[in-house]
Amino acid sequence: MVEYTEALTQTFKALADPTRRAMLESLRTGPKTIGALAEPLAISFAATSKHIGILEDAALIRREKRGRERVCHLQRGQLEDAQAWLDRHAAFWTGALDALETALKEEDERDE
Amino acid sequence: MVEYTEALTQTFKALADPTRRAMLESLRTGPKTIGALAEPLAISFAATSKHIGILEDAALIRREKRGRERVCHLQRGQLEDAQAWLDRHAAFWTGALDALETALKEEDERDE
DNA sequence: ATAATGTTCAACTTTTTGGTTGAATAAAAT
DNA sequence: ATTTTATTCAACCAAAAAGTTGAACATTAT
Repeated sequence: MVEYTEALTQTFKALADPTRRAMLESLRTGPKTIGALAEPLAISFAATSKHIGILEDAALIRREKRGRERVCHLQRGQLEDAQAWLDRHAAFWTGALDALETALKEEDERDE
Repeated sequence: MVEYTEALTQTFKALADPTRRAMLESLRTGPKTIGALAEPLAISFAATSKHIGILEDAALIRREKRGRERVCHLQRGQLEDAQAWLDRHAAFWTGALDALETALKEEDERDE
């Protein structure tokens, strides 16, 4: 592998797991403790803690100590970079490609 | 893991590897053979073929037989679903959150 | 002080991932 | 017909991912 812990790779990897996406979804309704996150997912606290660690490393959440609990909050992370990457690629079939086709058609017409 | 080969998971997984993203980038300039894709990445043809297989399964590329070569073309895949997911989440900090704050503030004012 | 609660740590297991090598296959060139 | 070229297949390997269990730790409640 190439891998030099590129941020984009970290972000996409964090999002490439349905359990973690479910956690992010759940946090959209407000901050939650590890326990609260674990419960609907039917996995252990330890597994939940690990997933949260991965999301934390990707800066997609922040873990805050509150007494004996840990409260997780959403964070922006590099979501915008991931968005930008996808947008750029999606553009291949939408605007950008249309523009390219137009340009080629015009060139064609000039040549004839 | 939860995993029932969810499309979104497949898409994000396909994008979560720098080598595969490099391949997609490379294909933006036009269709290429496995060999042409492998060369700048300094990995074997077999490894390249495997990566292409993953991108193909995610419908992000199409592999076409042309004589003894295989030509790879970009495809849309479920890029739009991935985009939609990211957009929805990014909205948490931008428009949507602002709108929510405004709504709550208005409610607050009505209550007082 | 003791017990209960919430979370993490450590060790371990299984599966997946990303890569390799060498043989097999198919088409093109000699 | 033989050789070269392009790719895939199969078997294998090492490292990473996703999970488990049980002990450890800190905080809160009794």
